[in-house]
Amino acid sequence: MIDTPQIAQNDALVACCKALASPIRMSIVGLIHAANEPLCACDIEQSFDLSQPTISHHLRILRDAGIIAATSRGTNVYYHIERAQLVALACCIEQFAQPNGVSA
Amino acid sequence: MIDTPQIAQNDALVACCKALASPIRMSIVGLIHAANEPLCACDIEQSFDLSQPTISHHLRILRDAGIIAATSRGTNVYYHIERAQLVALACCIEQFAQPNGVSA
DNA sequence: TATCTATATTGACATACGTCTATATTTGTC
DNA sequence: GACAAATATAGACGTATGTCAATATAGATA
Repeated sequence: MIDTPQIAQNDALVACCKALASPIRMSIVGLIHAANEPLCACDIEQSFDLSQPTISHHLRILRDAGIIAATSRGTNVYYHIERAQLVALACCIEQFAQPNGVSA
Repeated sequence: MIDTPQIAQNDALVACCKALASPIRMSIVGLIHAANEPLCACDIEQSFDLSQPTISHHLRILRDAGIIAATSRGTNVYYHIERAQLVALACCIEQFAQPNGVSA
């Protein structure tokens, strides 16, 4: 039994893919990754030509999928990548690329 | 420069996630993986309570994303997983889980 | 050629998703 | 407590997506 930490369920796996299935959201993850430190919502907003509520909406979807997480500090909210979740996702996907029945 | 084989572009990355962002399509990939051999469309259809055109539609989306590929044999079309593409996808996702600037 | 089987395409329709404006909420400052 | 700044929520609206029934296409067989 190979256990794939957080996302053993198909549903959660699909939810993660759904969250990343948008150019905006993929870019947001890329931005946070590139920054190498938590980014606050306002920083992220400035990188896109979209309204504040729209970015907030995308952040929530990424958050709900467990791909990013938020920390408040004053009125700012800083977002960072949930590494374990992305590792788990990558792991699940890679398993589909391996012959079935191979344990590692 | 870390090169991530097929899907260096954000667009292709998003396209792959989009293709997997459906319970049906994720299950189709799971089915083919579990079978450990190419499955023909009719086999796949029988696993779902959906019409033949609907399954055909989902197969096309997976195919367009490069996640599966088809081989015809008589009137049957056999689908197999494109392993390289899934490995590349997993690799891209995992990079977001790594601190930026680390090459391996 | 006629016909059957397997798969793909088309067109229609309902639901989901992305976006906006307007508004609410939370926190800090005076 | 009043106000300002940062973020989130609500509601509306257009577009994209998933589904089906109907039809087309391709290959096998008689």
